[in-house]
Amino acid sequence: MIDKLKNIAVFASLSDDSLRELAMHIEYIKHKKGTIIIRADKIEPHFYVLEKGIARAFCDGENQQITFWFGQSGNVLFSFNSYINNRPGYENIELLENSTLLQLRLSDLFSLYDQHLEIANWGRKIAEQELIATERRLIDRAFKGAAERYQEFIAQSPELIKRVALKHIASYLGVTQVTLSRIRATYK
Amino acid sequence: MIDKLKNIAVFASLSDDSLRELAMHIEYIKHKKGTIIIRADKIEPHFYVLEKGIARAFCDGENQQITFWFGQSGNVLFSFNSYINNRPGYENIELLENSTLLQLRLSDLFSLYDQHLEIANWGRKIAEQELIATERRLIDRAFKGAAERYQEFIAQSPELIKRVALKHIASYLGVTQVTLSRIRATYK
DNA sequence: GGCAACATTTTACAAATGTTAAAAAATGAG
DNA sequence: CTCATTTTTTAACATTTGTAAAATGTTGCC
Repeated sequence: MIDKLKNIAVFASLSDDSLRELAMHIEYIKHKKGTIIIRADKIEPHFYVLEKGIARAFCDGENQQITFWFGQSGNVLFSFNSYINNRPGYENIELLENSTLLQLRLSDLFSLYDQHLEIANWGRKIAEQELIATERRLIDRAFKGAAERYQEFIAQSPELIKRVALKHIASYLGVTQVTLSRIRATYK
Repeated sequence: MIDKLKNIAVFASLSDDSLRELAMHIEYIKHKKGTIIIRADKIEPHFYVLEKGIARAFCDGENQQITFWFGQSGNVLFSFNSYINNRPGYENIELLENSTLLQLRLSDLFSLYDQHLEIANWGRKIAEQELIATERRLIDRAFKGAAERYQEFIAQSPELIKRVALKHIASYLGVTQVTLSRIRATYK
C-alpha cells in the first residue's frame, strides 16, 4: 500500500512513517464516468485523491455551468468550503472518465493534522500550491486575452485538451463556447 | 508583546505558547505611505503582518498595473512565490498609507513550521483562507457582471472604498477605470 | 447502419467593455 | 491660498465578447 501511495504525485514528499499513518485511513474506491462525487450545498465529509481519471469542479448558474478547476491523476479533490470552513460547498465535482480514487474521512485527516507535524505541513503545502495556481489564473485573466489563455492551456495541459469537452474548457478559460470556437477557427 | 499580538486578527486562534514562540522572532517596523515593501523579481525573505494601514499587491504590465489583492489591519502580507516556492515573486506590494508592520524572517517561520505543530496548522489555515477567498473571486468573475462586483465590494469592504484610489479598485474588480466610472455614474 | 442525443461550429446581431483624448474635480506641496 | 499634479469623469468610437438560433459533426446504443 505504501509503495502504491509513493507513486501518486501528492504523496511523493512524505516519509514512510507519515504514509503509514495516512494509509490506515485510506480506502480505494472506483466510480464511473459522469459520477458527481461532490455536490454543492452539502457538507462533503471526505477528501479524495484522484489516482486515475479526470475530474472537473463546476458551479451551477441560472442558465450555465462554470467549470473552474480540473483535476488529473495525482491531484487532490475536495469541497473547499467543507474542508476549510466545515460548511456546505458551492461546487460540484464530476468525474469525466471512469476513475479510481483514494478516499479519506475529513475527520480522520483533521485528527492527523493535530497529531502529526509532517502531515500538518503536507496539508499546508497542498493549500499553498492550490493558492498560487488559483492566483496565477486570476492574474492571467487580467493580462492575457482569451486567445493567449487558450494557447497556454494547450501547452500546459495537453492531456486535458484531448480528453475534456470544449464546453468545459471554454468556461474554465472564462469565455463562452462560441468565443472559444472563434479562437480555434483563427489558428487553423 | 503577546497581548499585543492577540489583538491582531491573524493571531487570534493561537495559544500563548505559540505566540511566545512567534514573538521571539518578530520585529516591529514602520513605513511611510507609498513604500514598496515587496518587489517583483526579488526573493523576499520576510513575512509581514499589517498591524495598521492598507496595502495592495500589483503586477506590472506593459502599460498598466493590475491590483489583485488588498490587505488591511490584521492581514498577512508576503510574496507568494518567495514564501511558497522560494523563487522571485511576480508581485509588488505597496503600502497605501503610513503603516506599522510585524516582520518575521521566512527562514525563522519555516523552522517554526518544522518544530511546532500548532504553528504549522496556523500556517495551513492562512493558506486555506487565502485560497478560498481567491477562488471565490475567480468564480464571481464568471457569474457576476462588473456592476454587481462593484456593489459587493462596497458592501464587503467599506473601508477600502473610502481609503483606496478608484484606479486600484477598478483593476481589482477586473475592469478599466473608465468602465468603473460608468458603473458609478449609473448608481447616482 | 440508422437514429437520437449531444457537442461543436457558424452566422447575424446585440451588449458590454476597451481605447484614446480631453475636461472636470480633487489633492497636496510650498 | 495657489499652482502643479494626480485622479476621476465624460465623450466618441472601436473592439471584443455575448446571445440566439441554425447547421454541421460526433458518439453511442439498439
